[in-house]
Amino acid sequence: MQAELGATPIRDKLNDAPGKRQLMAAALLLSASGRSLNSIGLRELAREAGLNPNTFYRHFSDVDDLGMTLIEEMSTQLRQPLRDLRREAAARAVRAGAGDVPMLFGIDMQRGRRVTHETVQLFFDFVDRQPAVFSLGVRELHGASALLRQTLVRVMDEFADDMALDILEFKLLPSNLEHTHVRQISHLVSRGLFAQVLDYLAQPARQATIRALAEEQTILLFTGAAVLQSLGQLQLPEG
Amino acid sequence: MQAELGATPIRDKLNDAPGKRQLMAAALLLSASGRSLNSIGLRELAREAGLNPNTFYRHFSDVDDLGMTLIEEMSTQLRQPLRDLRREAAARAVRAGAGDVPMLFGIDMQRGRRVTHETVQLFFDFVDRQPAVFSLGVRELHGASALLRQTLVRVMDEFADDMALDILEFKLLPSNLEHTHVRQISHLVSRGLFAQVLDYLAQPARQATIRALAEEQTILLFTGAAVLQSLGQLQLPEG
DNA sequence: TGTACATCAGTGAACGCGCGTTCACTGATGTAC
DNA sequence: TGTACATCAGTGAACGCGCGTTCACTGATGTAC
Repeated sequence: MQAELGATPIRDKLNDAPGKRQLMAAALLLSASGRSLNSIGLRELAREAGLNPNTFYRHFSDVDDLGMTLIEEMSTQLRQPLRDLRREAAARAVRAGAGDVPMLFGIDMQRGRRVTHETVQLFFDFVDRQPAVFSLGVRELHGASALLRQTLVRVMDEFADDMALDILEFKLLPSNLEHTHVRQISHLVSRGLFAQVLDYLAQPARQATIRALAEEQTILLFTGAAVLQSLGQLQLPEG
Repeated sequence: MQAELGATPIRDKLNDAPGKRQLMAAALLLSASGRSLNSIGLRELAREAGLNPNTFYRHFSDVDDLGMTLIEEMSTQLRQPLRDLRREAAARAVRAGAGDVPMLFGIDMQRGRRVTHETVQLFFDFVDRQPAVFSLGVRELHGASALLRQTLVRVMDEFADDMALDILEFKLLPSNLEHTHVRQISHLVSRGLFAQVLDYLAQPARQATIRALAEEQTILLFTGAAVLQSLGQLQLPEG
């Protein structure tokens, strides 16, 4: 490790041994066909990567370890850009909408739609760019490996927590909605987005439709929450 | 097959060879530990059932075939009772609520809550009663077998279509909401319920919370749709 | 600048194991006449 | 009512195969002095 100076994440990635990256690429390639990592197996990964099965152990302790590495990498690449873009969209929308803002139960619908639109579109743009890693992720979210499941839940929750923080900071929901409620709804939204990913990838002809549906689903959840809250009828559980 | 006279589904089930039912029971038992059917394998199923591996072929062509049988059986047991109960709840609520009904954007909130409550509770009651088959189902929904995935999507969609039909018949949503929109929202609700099942089963301590959350998620979607529709702001896609 | 040593990615052969599947067989139950 | 035959669930042995994992080895690159 001669890191110390100027070691960016990108450099670290390029510094990875070629064999390691070939194995990760093989995992993405093979899991695109709908199989789980564990059902693919170490030997098949090595074969696809053009390596000796044994070489696998030079880089990973087992198949789950490889899966963790892939998920962490995806999370790193997705989280911050998504957040940056949402905050930009929220800031932009607040400037544009100054003046006659039609309010609905304490939310600026136009602005909410705009931020939702950009967040959801960027999310699916990432799915388009890294279809294999998303497909693998959503599959392993319900897979046999407890380790991968936990990791993926954590990633989705972080994503939801970012969303909640931004909503609070930019006042995208009525301010009488408690922090914990905003978080719960953000979690529902986050889950809702990831739940659409497999359909999205499996049905290329319907991708525009699924994007729109995911967007509207998000709007429905936020709008419903705002309306019920303002009527004192929102009944989210404590835990 | 001496069926013809008095052959009810229940009798058919009891008429199944004991070995067949033992294999199905073994599948449920073993898949409760979080593994997919295919990763369990035919030999392990037979071992658990106390049968010769070979006997498996007397009843099923392969592991997917067994999975299909389980799913069809669950669907049969869940679909009609759920529908009957929802219709009863809707009928009951309409009688009870006669008089001073507080309306919100064309929906009778009290009645909507009641029907939603009973539907969601019965759904999770079924999950409690057949945890293994639900756990298996939700897992295989994202699993490797295309056959099982398709079958499960079909089951969820039938469930959603039932819901949409009942909503229309009992006017649980504003009548200016198009049939296709009601169906789309019902599909979102159905997916949302199934998406909570794994969490529900994995975290016994939070089950009451998850039930409440699933219920509120459903209410949010329906309320959001009703409000946006009445403001002419509902933007569900065509496809 | 050269040399000795350590580290590291990758190789190839070998292991024991459980898998899905096939074959030939058994014994009980149902059916035809 | 009896008998011959067909069907069916279940058995046990055997097959070839791909798997994960281990061992001993190689050659290149990096590090110390």
